[in-house]
Order: sequence, then C-alpha cells, then structure tokens
Amino acid sequence: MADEDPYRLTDFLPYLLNRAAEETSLEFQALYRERYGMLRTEWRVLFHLGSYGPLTARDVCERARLHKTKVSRAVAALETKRMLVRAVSEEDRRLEILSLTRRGAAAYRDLSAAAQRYDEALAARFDAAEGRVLRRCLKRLAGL
Amino acid sequence: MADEDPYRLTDFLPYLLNRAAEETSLEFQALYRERYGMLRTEWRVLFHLGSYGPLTARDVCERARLHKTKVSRAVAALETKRMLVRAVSEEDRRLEILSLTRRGAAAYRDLSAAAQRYDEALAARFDAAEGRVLRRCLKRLAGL
DNA sequence: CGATATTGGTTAATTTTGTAACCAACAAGC
DNA sequence: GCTTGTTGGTTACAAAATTAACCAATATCG
Repeated sequence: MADEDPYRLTDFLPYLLNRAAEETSLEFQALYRERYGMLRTEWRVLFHLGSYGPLTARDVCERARLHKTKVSRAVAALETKRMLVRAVSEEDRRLEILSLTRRGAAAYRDLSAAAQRYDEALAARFDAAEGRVLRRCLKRLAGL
Repeated sequence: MADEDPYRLTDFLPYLLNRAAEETSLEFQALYRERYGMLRTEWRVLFHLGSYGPLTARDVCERARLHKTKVSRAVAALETKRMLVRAVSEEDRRLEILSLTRRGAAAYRDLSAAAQRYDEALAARFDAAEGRVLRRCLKRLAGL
C-alpha cells in the first residue's frame, strides 16, 4: 500500500491522545458506573460541582467544556439520584444554582479519593520528571 | 463544599487526556467529515488499512482497538464510498481481507498529509524534548 | 463422522449523543 | 409601554454508539 510511507499516523497526537484517554478512562469508568450508576457526563458535572462549589448550569458548560444539552440531562439525572438540588437565583430567575446534596458530596469524596489512587497508579508508570512534562503538555493542549 | 480539598481533580490524568483529546480532535475531524463525509471510526479504519496494508476486520479491531460492530459498520460505509473492497479468504471463508481502492488510498494520502501538518502545528506548542516525552508517555498509556 | 464450541462478522434493539427548535426571563432601543 | 434581540435552559427528533442476539464457517472432541 504505502510505497514510501508519507507519515507515521501511529504517532499522530490526536490519535495517541484518544487511545490513551480511552485506555485510561475504561477502568475508572467502571467505578462510577457500578457504584453510582453514573454516566461519564454525570461524573464530570459532579466533579466540577464538587471541586468548585455551587455553579449555574452555564458555568458547568464552560468549565467542563460540555454542551448545554448534555449538562441539562446530566443535571436531571443527578437530581433524580438525589445528588444535587437546584435553586432559582433571586437576581436572575433564569439561572439555576446547582449544589450537591450530602449524598452527592459523599459520592464526590468517594470517587475523588478513588481517582487519586488511580492517578497515582498511572503516574507510577513514568518517573516524576516525565509526569510533570506530561501534565504540563496536556494542560496546554486542553486549553487549561 | 470542599472543606479540606482532598485532591485536585483537574490534574486527574484521564480527565486531562480526555480534554486534550477532545480539543485536538475537533479541528481535524472537520477535515475528514467535510472532505470525505467520514465518521471518526471510518477514518480510523481507513488509516489503519493505509498504514498496515490489507487486513481482516478482526485485525483492524485489535490494532485500532475498535469493537467489531463499529468496524463492521465503518467497513460497510467505506465500501459504499468505494474506498475499500473485500475479498473472501481462500483458506478460511469466514475471513474478509480488506484493502483500499485507488480512491481509498488517495483519501488516505490526502488525510495523512493533512494530519502531518496538523501534528506539526500542535507540536509547535512545546519544545522538541517535551514533545518526545509527551509521545513516549502517551504511547505507554495507550498500550502501544 | 456427528454434536458442541468457537470464531469472524452482521443485524436488531436499546441507550446515548448531537442538532435544532423551542420557551421563559431579561435587556435594549425607541 | 412595546417591539426586537439575547441568554439560560429544556424538549423533540435524528444520528450514532453500545449490547446482545444472531448466522455461517471452522475447529474440537468423543
């Protein structure tokens, strides 16, 4: 096929990033799925609320880089799981301030601790200097 | 919410990887979408066939880490686009050997060249040493 | 050989995502 | 006040991914 190979696509950064993301997300996904019946977007919303405190849905969209329909559905799902509550803002009655319930906060702590352990296991695959470079590059690529 | 912050989830590797993958894939996706009406899985299959030459669907599943239903549909789509042909194996009549047509090979070359340019633009964001570390770590995480 | 299990691959049914249309609350101009 | 436009969020419909069931070709074992 390739008479003179034009470019090694297995080194293509978006491909490597996707493969690495898929591979590393799989195991952790099992956790929030099995323990709390959560979907990936729900976990992402939960973790942003847990990390940054009460936010509006709009804030979650921006910070988590999720489309508003995804957030809307994730919020509804977390609400029926009794993990968050909404409060209509007094200043602007379009806004809903989302905050975690005790149950939601507990799930956040649990999963966040598990994430830390998992992260440490992943980081053990390279030395400290490599790990720092890796995270720095990823943040830059992710626009963080 | 977080009285004593347990762990910085924004540094969580699977999260960073997903965000970086999403961010970097977006722009390139527009290319194969608009130019060839391809889906992400179709592009992945095309690029594996282009890189490694004729393969069976099973081989593609393993190498590209795609589920067989995804591959089955991507192959069907690429076939109707006249980018690949199937040939039933003589030794084992369950096997279909997939190979790119001239049209498919041309699309592969085109997209692969575009990928190279895009990759170089991404890599320009960090210095050569960082880039090497990044790719090395990603390959390890991706199981490559 | 004949029954059973396995393998490569497709098809069908359910779930999840993405796109677009929609609604209510606010803001600005006049 | 009354348009017109924007913003935060939901809902409806189409596209896609996941899961499981399926079929035919081939191994395997008695």
